[in-house]
Amino acid sequence: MKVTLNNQAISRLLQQVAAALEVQQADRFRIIAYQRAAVAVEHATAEIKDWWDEGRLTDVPGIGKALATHLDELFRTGKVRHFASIFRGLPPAMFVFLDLSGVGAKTAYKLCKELGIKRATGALARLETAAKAGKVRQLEDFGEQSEKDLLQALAALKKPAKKRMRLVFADQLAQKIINYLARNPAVLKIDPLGSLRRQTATVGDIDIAVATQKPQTVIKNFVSFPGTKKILIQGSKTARIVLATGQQVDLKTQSPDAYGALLQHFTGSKQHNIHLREIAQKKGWSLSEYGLKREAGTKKFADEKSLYQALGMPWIPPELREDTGEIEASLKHQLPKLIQLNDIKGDLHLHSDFKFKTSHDLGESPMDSMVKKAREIGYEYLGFSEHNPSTTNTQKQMIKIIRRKKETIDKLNYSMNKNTQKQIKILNGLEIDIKTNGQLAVSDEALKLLDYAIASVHAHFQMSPKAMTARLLAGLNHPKVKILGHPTGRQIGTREGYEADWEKIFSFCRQRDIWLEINAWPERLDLPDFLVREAVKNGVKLIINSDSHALSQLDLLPYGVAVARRGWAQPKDIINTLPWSALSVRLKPMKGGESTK
DNA sequence: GCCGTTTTCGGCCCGACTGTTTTCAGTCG
Repeated sequence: MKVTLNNQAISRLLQQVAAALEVQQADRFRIIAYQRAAVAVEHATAEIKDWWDEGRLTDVPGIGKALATHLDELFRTGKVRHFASIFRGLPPAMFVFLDLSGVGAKTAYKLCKELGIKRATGALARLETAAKAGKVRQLEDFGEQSEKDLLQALAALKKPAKKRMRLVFADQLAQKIINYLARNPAVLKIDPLGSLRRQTATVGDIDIAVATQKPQTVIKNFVSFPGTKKILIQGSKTARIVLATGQQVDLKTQSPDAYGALLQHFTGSKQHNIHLREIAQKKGWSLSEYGLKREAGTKKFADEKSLYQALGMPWIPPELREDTGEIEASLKHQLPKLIQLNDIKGDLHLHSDFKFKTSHDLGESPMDSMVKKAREIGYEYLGFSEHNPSTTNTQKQMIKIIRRKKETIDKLNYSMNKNTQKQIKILNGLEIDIKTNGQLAVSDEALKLLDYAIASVHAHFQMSPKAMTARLLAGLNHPKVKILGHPTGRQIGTREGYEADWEKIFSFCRQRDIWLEINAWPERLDLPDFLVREAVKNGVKLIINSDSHALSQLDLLPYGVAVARRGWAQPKDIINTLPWSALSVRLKPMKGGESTK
């Protein structure tokens, strides 16, 4: 059987080996090694097969000499003899059962053995029949409750997996709950936790931490949050509710003197925490959500900073806590000084309601209102980059439209700046489709009227990576094009980004001083964080834009900043941290492909 | 099986919860 060897498939295979070893009561740490490798592969930012192509499998943390040899065999022949010998004698059905919540390797094996289920095909249906007939409760170590749990897990598996929330949605929901709780005087400190605090593009559940001396007061307040549909847990220190809209919200309380350890622990990530605990252990301590434990007792921490300091390193920003080198960097005092929202000096991707027959959606708000808002934010410049006119317009009509827009913006530059000290530069941009053949949807003559252009892909995403790379590079090959808009085209939850040879694109952009956009639009957040990090490593400049189609959307920029931070970006990597005086130089078309750096 | 600012050998993360138990194994985050 031909199986695609993507990371998910490889991770699953390694998990299965770990489960098989567990049943065989192999060395505990050998099992953990396979589990860790499985997680590492699952979380890898590129396809492991590509790493293998480049002969650097052992660069993946958790993959050593032995596993590299096995994976090499897997990629060459499609199977691994060593794994096959580990699987020998075990019922294939047990690996199906691992997907059931509450069922691990031992339980899965026991169920297969006792119920006589061997084949993977139809295994779940057979298990369900047995459980419904009351046969599971009769098995040793099982009871009525575990049979019931099993049936529930079987039912849950049939339902589609719970969807993760987009970051913006989760953030705004959490803010509502935080504002509600913060009114309670018993709440001394309050913070979001987990992937929300780490600002990942999607968030599962919302977790909130509270420092308080009166946990009961806070918990009582929490479970009566308006919109609560069900209280799942109401304990002495924690609580869990489900909202009418379906989201699950956890609350964790801690006394102020130990709040730092709680915050750190539940912010994760899991891999980051494991790594920290290993470091604590080498120093003779044991790290947990309560603090650092020694024989003498537990040392508490009121804040995270002092906890990280006790472990011998400066505080690490939550966005970096994925165990992808941030702990090593912190130990060496080499953490990047991450970009912050107030470093941003302007926004070059705005869609106004300027009337014309456009190729895609128009904005909703008038230009002058957006300029006013930009000035309130404190921007030094902003650029209107509506979609290019529809190609059903004649070339003549197109040029007329763009000339009319240029004149409008010229007037606006005058009227908005005439009676004020605080000047704001308004730019005439355009977001232009890159057609499948790599051509821009606007003529050269029209391009001359612009201050700059954003080139983007808005249709025909299904292309081979090679063809897509050629398309993008051709689209960027014009002196007026300064930005590649939402570079991967992904739409979170609905559309994977297209694949392309990013190294080639990085190198082109670096040479030609073209900037990759970090689009802050909630469904996009594109470039994704892991590609931001690659771009930064490659010396490519980025620009964080809101892609606003309405006035209020200028406020979405912080989510783009979050993506940049997750990608280890510093102010120097982000072009719109430059003041207007410097940016204006960079916007001038380059001659002969030379770099201005 | 992995890994190295005390190690190429000898270590390897922590605690909560649950069910079926009379002290713990398995699972999970």
